[in-house]
Amino acid sequence: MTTPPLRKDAARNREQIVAVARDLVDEGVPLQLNDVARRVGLGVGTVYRHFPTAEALLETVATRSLEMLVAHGEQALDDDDPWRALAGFLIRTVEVQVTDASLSTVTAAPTDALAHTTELKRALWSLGGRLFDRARDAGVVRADLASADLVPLMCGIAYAATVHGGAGAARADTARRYLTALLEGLRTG
Amino acid sequence: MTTPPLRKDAARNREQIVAVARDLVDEGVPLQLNDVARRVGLGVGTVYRHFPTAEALLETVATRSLEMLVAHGEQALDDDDPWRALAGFLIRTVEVQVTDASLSTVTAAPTDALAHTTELKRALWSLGGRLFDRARDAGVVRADLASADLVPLMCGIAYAATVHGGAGAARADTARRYLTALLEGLRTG
Amino acid sequence: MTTPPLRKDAARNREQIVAVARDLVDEGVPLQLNDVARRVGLGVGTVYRHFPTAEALLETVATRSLEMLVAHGEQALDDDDPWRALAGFLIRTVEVQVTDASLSTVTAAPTDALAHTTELKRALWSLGGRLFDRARDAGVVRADLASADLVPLMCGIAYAATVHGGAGAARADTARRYLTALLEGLRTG
Amino acid sequence: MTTPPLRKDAARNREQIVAVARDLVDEGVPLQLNDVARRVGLGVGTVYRHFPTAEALLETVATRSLEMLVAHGEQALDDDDPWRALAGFLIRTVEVQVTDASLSTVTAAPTDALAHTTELKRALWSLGGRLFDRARDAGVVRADLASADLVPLMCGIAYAATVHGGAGAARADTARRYLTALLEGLRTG
DNA sequence: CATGAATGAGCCTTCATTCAT
DNA sequence: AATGAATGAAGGCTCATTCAT
Repeated sequence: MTTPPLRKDAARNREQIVAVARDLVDEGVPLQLNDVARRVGLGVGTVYRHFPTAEALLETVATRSLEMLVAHGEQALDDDDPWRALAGFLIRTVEVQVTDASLSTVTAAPTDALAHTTELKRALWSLGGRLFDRARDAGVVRADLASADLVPLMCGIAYAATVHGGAGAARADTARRYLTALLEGLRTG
Repeated sequence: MTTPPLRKDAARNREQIVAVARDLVDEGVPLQLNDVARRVGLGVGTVYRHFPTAEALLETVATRSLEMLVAHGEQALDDDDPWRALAGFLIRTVEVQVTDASLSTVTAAPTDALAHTTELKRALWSLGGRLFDRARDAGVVRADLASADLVPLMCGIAYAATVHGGAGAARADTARRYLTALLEGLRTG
Repeated sequence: MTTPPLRKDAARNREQIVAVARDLVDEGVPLQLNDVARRVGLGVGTVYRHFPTAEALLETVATRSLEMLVAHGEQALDDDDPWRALAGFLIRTVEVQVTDASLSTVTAAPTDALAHTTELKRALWSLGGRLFDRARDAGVVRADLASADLVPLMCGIAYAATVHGGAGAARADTARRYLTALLEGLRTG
Repeated sequence: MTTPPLRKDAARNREQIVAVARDLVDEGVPLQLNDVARRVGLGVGTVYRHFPTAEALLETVATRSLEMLVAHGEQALDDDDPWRALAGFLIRTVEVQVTDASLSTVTAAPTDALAHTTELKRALWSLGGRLFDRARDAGVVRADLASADLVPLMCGIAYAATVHGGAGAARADTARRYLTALLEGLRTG
């Protein structure tokens, strides 16, 4: 089950591949393994060895952000204030989603290329669900929404920020404004 | 500026092309002019004559819905209650966007293939803006949102409903729930 | 069900494609559509339009020989002498199979790309079966062989001639010698 | 001319490689050195060290059967009955060829990767030739066939059995039936 | 006007072989 | 000796667009 230790040069290549892929994703360029190979200066075969499909590479790019979110979500559970915990988690989620273009695709995908991605997504949904349920039990969120709505809503807000246009910090601001409005709508009384 | 008179058979072809394109869009199939031609039973060239690009065809498919929304928006301006007018307009917008798959793409696109599409979109943004401004002047919507946010937000909600999954009426219901929450957030006190 | 009439230039291309494919097959080169396209001086797409797969092209190359054999088989049924009819049919079969390299592959393939190929093969098996059964009923062939053995045996003889080496007429001679020996073995008393 | 002494582990690797290759051949999988390496649990380089090409490995797999046939052929020369000796040799040949998938390829190949293979094949052809000539001199086989036809004919029969279909014992039965018929044809009045 | 054959760049993927570790 | 990462030529296929008929 453990990934075999990687040779030093191979590890370097792998990192470079992921780095270039991240750049491409950030530039909004659709991931193509041949393209990545050319930009890194590696043979196609090498890239295919490390990542059997473009999806696998994309998910690897997304992993870092997913892990950050999971970590944040776990911390949020320690917050005594259910509303503050939920809101903080959602704000962080949207911020990351807007910053890291790989996330939107991976998050919205119904199926994953990497088992690890599936685990992370499950963990994230689960954390979101617990935070949401806690808030609902405390009576601070609308009754007609459910925890299963969190992911779609976060994706929707990230998408809305994209449609609005702008880049980098500006887009993050937009997303935060949208989320703020939505949070007002979620909150009861 | 006047549309050149169309021969009767040409008109019929055009209609059939649009009809088939609408079906394809509804089925979630990416629009390919060759594909459309085959299904209609016409040569590719004929389809290209009517629609120079797939985008042009898609926008033509979307036109009907856009016109409906514009009409609805104009009526909404007659409503004395600024909030009810705005909310009604947004609800209608999201409903249509969820129902007509061509709309999401066309609405979110930064640039259009058809001048007519640009006009319609401008008219729609303008109507939304006037409805929004009226509501804000009446003090019934948040101050940190602007009329330029309406379109992105509607797109975001439609997208969220898509991510949630489900089809047809179920998706429309989801979208409506999401919009309801957002409207609560937009509304002041 | 009828093949639509082909434009003159398209028909010419199609013929050229088949002609080049026949040459390649005769040279023992494995059929590759890109290769064929280059040799004919056409775009790949054109070749793919005419023949969706290499198998389809190969079968088209084989069609002529298959049709010849079917025609010969039908004539053979008119022969009053059951043994002479069968032997003549088999000799002709092996001759053609050795001459036309496309036949061996197509004949031995368990599944076909073209419906027409399937029909022709079925017709051929059926004719061979009737000729064989007639001979067996007349008591002139061994009882431990069945009509289902004809195709394998003919393929085997063609293959044997190939292994023996030589080309053109020499190979046909070899095949005929082998068949002669086998026919002696088939014949009773 | 003597095989260089092999370290014990190297010898073990070699054996494992051959064993796995035999399995693959039996499964009808085309031999790929990378594939073999993975299944054995060795690096590709190691496999390449032992066998420079896939052909070399295949011939090594085939060696056992070739040696068995040579041994059988030598015994057959002791048989006083020329026809029985020849027939027995051919039957055994076909049986082995049908049983060991590596043989058909190696036998039919015009050129070999391993000198040892060439020797074995020559020995086999030679034995077949002597058995055949003895039979012909005794006047028990057709005059229009020569000893050089034996190998092609045996390959042809094995191929015919393959085309007929079926596997394992069934295929061996088919091959034996075909050979029986051919032997009848070979035998003189 | 209509047709649909032709185009060919462009993407995807595999695999035999080498060579640095 | 063993390893296995890297290579990259080679082949497969699609599809948006043009243009001769």
